[in-house]
Amino acid sequence: MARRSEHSLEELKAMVLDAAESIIIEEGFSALKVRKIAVAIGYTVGSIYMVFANMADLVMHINARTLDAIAAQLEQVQDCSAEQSIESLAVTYFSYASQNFNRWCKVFEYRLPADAEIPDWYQEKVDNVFALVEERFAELAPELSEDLRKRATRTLWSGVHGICVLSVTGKQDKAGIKDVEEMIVLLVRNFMRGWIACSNK
Amino acid sequence: MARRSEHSLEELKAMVLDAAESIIIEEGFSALKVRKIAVAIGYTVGSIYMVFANMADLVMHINARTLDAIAAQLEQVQDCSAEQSIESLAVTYFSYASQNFNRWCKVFEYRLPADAEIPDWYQEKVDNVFALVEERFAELAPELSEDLRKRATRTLWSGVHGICVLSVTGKQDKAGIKDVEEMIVLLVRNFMRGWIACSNK
DNA sequence: ACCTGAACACCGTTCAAGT
DNA sequence: ACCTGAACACCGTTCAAGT
Repeated sequence: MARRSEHSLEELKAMVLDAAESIIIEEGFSALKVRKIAVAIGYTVGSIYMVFANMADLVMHINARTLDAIAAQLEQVQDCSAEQSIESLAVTYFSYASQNFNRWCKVFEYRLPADAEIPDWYQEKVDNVFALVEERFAELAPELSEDLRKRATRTLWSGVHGICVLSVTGKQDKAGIKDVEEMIVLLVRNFMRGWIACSNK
Repeated sequence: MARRSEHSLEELKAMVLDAAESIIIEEGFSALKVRKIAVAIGYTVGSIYMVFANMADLVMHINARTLDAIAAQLEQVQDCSAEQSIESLAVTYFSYASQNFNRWCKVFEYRLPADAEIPDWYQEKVDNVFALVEERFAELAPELSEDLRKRATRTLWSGVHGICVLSVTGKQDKAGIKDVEEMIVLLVRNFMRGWIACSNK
């Protein structure tokens, strides 16, 4: 029963994306299967390959949405002193990660077997998240070169991310949410204290 | 051609483990398949399930070996001032991660769909790695409670780990090995500076 | 042009049957 | 008791065939 142009390819693409996103959110990262998506949108598997090259391509587009959601969340952080803002950004990041666990995981699940390149439009979204933190570093040390600021941002944020990752990979019970939040604050405060004390680098 | 007790079950287990480890090291995380292991050791797939419950079980045992290797590497770090030692431990950790990329990845690849518990013998190996870092924190602040030291260790080490993860996930080209090492040193130095300055917590 | 659905290659896992 | 190997259920992906 070929349903000719009941939906445009654009519409189909959006439907696939929505359905896949729902599956990940509701059933987790390992439940995403082409056949399940097909059933959800009322098409057959073949149709999905009309709008996405393969599963990896689809997942990359879902991850892009997640990165947008993270950026949107971070943008809502109240503006105050730079130090305080950076701390709030870090806690907000963790809060997003724990509340949107399955989506967040997918982004950092290991990826692309060596050969595959990260597309520019995707890298932009990653940079966009970092940029929100970097702005505050700029307020704090406007005299520093962009390079040094970028490095400090990347360093601290990777650290914050690492705490989120290990707290979530290891043992959810042993390290409760409150503990993780405290660890993040501890990392940010100590790093910032050290960073400011030694004003350059 | 059933080969009766040509090897003991213990020997078989070791053979499977060795073969699987080699595949991961040489061909990467996605190349590990039961059939490939079976061919490598000259048995059929069924035999593997005589000594391991399933793939996840097998992988967990490989990861245990990797954790042992990491601990062994960290133990070789020269003894000097606590601050210097912690920095060296962090750089050594990254060095192991980048030189044993595939094995290291497997350990932190996402895991166990919710239900599965982490066995005690495995958790011990994880704790063992942390303990090596914690010792130096103890030298640095012997007056602190074990709890506060553990938290500081876990925080900093998660941060170091995060830098390794993102540097390896994101873009190997853009952030070269030298850059990553500098980021790790930056994180450790600033964190330690901040931590010491504010002697408690 | 759009869509189907059967087919393909490839997984992990099981288990009756052999020695 | 140890081991085989065929079978099962389930993947992602392709493509000739239909409308």
